[in-house]
Amino acid sequence: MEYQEAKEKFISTWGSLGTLWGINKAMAQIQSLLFISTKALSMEEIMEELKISRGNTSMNLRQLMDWGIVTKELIPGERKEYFTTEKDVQELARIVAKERSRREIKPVIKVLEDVSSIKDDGTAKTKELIKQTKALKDLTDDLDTLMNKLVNQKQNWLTKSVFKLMK
Amino acid sequence: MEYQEAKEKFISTWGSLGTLWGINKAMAQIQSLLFISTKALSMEEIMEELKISRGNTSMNLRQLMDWGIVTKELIPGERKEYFTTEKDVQELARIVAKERSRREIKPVIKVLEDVSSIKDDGTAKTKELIKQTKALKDLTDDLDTLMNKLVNQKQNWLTKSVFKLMK
DNA sequence: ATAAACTTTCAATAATTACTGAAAGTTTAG
DNA sequence: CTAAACTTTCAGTAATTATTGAAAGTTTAT
Repeated sequence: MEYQEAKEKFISTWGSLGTLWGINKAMAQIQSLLFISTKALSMEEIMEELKISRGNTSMNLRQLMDWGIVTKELIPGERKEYFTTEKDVQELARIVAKERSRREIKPVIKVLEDVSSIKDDGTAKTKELIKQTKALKDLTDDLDTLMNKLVNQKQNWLTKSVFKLMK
Repeated sequence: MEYQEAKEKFISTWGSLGTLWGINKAMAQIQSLLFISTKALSMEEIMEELKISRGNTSMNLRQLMDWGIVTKELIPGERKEYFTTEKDVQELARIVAKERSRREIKPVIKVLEDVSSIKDDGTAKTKELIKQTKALKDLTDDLDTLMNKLVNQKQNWLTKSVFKLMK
């Protein structure tokens, strides 16, 4: 496999995996491209490489910046804006985990709390609803906490004691 | 909040969260409904409760059964088929984690392996591609392993030592 | 102030994904 | 074997989501 083929394979695979970490295809592809680039890229260059429109590029770059994954880099003497992504995978994982927790998991926990705290009217179906949503709330809470803790360990968290403990 | 409202809120919230754990809305809603039901439900009952068509119900029940989350329950003397879901949240999490690992994460790891093992031709861009995809591969591998290990602890894994260690 | 260089916005459109419903298929009772 | 009771399939359609491209907006150089 040559460079070009490998590059395309990486961008398309990582792009289609976008859903798994909660972002859309174009967004994931732009990030992938920047992730393996040796220098900051302009909007033109991104459009050209990924064959997507100016509008699409602009909108998705903006979203990536909202997530805190991509940053603008101003090159002295250049009028154009250049973009780079966070290059450290652990830091990237930290950002993604934090954002997903905030945007998706926390709101769900709130709903589960509300639902599981309705008045117990003594009927079996109410009891079941309370019991099951409570269990789900506890699990979601625990997973969210664990995820945030794991990912907040700045250095080598996965290879450290927690991970080794479980081998 | 009364039972009916709480129930609807739970089903719609958990349903829209479907993407987060990698299944579609109808699938998630059917599972939610079964999850808080005190008894096995027939296709009719599911269609009626969720206001979805027979075809949709059938297709999504099948998918839930493929995932191993829902099972058919034959009630003696009844012609209809009845459905129940796994009621234990930990077991549910175990199934979901295992399936997503198999369906999505493992194939990605394979691609990352292929891409990161292309021949180093000495150019900076090839070196960068190799370095970055390797890092991503290692991270994905570690997360996948961790997830599977966590989730394979049948009893109370989250509240046990690993979790406490990190508080 | 003005014009060139560049970015953003957003209505229109395309692509994708989900859903319906009726026909075909299957199973069971008699 | 036949009919009733039930489930599955799938072509057509609807709903949702992503993308385009051109007009409007912004910034900078002169």
